[in-house]
Amino acid sequence: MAYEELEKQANELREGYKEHGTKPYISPAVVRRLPRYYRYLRELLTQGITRISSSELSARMNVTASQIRQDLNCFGGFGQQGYGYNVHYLFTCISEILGVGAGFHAIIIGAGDLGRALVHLSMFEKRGVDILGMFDADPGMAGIEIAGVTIYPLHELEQFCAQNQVDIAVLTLPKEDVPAVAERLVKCGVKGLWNYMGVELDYSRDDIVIENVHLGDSLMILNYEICRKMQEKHKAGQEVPEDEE
Amino acid sequence: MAYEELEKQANELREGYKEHGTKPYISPAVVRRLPRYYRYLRELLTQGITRISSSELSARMNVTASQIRQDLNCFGGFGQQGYGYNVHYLFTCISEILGVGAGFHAIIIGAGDLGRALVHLSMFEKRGVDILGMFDADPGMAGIEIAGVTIYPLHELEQFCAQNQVDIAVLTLPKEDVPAVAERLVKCGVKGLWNYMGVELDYSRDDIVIENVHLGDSLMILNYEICRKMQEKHKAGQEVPEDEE
DNA sequence: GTGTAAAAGTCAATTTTTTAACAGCTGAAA
DNA sequence: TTTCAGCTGTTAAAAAATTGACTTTTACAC
Repeated sequence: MAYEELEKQANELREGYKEHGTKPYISPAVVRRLPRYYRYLRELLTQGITRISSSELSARMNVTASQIRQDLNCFGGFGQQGYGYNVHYLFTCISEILGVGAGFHAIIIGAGDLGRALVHLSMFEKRGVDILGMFDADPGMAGIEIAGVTIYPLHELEQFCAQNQVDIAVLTLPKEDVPAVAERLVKCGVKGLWNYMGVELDYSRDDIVIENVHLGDSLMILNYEICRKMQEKHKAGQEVPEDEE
Repeated sequence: MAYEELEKQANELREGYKEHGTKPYISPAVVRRLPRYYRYLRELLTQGITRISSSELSARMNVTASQIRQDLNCFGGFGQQGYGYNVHYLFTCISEILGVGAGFHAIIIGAGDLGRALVHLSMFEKRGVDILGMFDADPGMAGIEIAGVTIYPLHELEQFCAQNQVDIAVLTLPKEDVPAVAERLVKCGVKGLWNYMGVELDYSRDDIVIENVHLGDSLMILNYEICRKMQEKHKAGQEVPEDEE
């Protein structure tokens, strides 16, 4: 059927990208949206939906169909005119773009509540990231297992990294210790830091990728939006209905 | 001195806004950046820096000075030509815009690791949000105190909200329970939901403000960036230095 | 006082992002 | 087999965001 042909074609295209190393440029705006597509497609799959049009997806995701078509077209023909998008195929492609299949290994630094919470959320496994262990400065915690993940003492970090391929480190340790540990991690050859501690780690470094999670920022935006809505309502309530001039 | 005059003037301006309800429109791009300004200004304050120019701030924040001036100018003259910005004053203004002084009250639904982690992070108090309590479906947890916050059984939610002004609810309870609880919260008159559970709550509702925190999305973007950097390096390594034609 | 360097404010140009329109496929029904 | 409705890919237009250049104001040194 035509769909299989499409798949083959697209695979060739992707192979081509790899060969020439000319992965198409993806604008930041699109990159930021990709995880959301990923989530929705996964949801569609669990619902057993195998095919979807941009307009239906747009209704579900509350964005314009035009944007979806534009976004997905960055990579080249995932869809098929007159048919729509094959959910499974699209999901696979986006997964690959996002590196779900890369099989990265992660460690969590800091076995406090936050670290523990992150282990429990099925976040990592869902995204193909394997957690190798947790580390904590408190040696008393060493040996404890949380959700199947063992806690190691922090001083064993270098040794551990030498024996295991560690790609990502999740930073949930006290703020003041972050910079020093980050430095150690870079030396160990860790490729990315996922930083929860609000410390603004130096961008612009060439040897490490940093993703800062600023939960507080999110709270402030919620705050702001609530204020705004309250004002709107207040204003609307005050407003005199001006039917006549 | 001229600065005091500026402050007075700006205060009048803000009063004016309030009176006429014509708070200036702030573009989404700027709103997203405001919490970051907030953080940097707070940091400057703790360092005892009382005055800063757009160019110096731009160097610290790694953005263009032009953007800073443009952003801050949305609200009208926070700075002073030839002088720069008064850190304390600017911080106060941005705090107010973000609703730090609004004195919102919050509750946390779900006393699992995540809920506990959030209580411990000094996030709320730093932003002027007061946590009144935590709720958990497990009645066995009722009465326990975490960081000075008491856990209540979930069935007391309505009663509690009737007796206390609750503005914000933080959702850290199991995914499947989120929609039902959200509905109850809206009925209780809660104004904003801070949702951690990846469930995509219906936007576009008029009766509630929703801020979704998608930690998984952040992880995927980290993943993606690592992949990209690896590819770049790989490519750079392969590249033949073409000095001669 | 006065001149000057420094800085915000402002406007215009540029770039990026989003939206709209439409041409051309495709699958399915008649 | 042919037609047609539905859908993507594509292009162009519009809107939004960012950057750069210029104007005006101010503090400060002399």
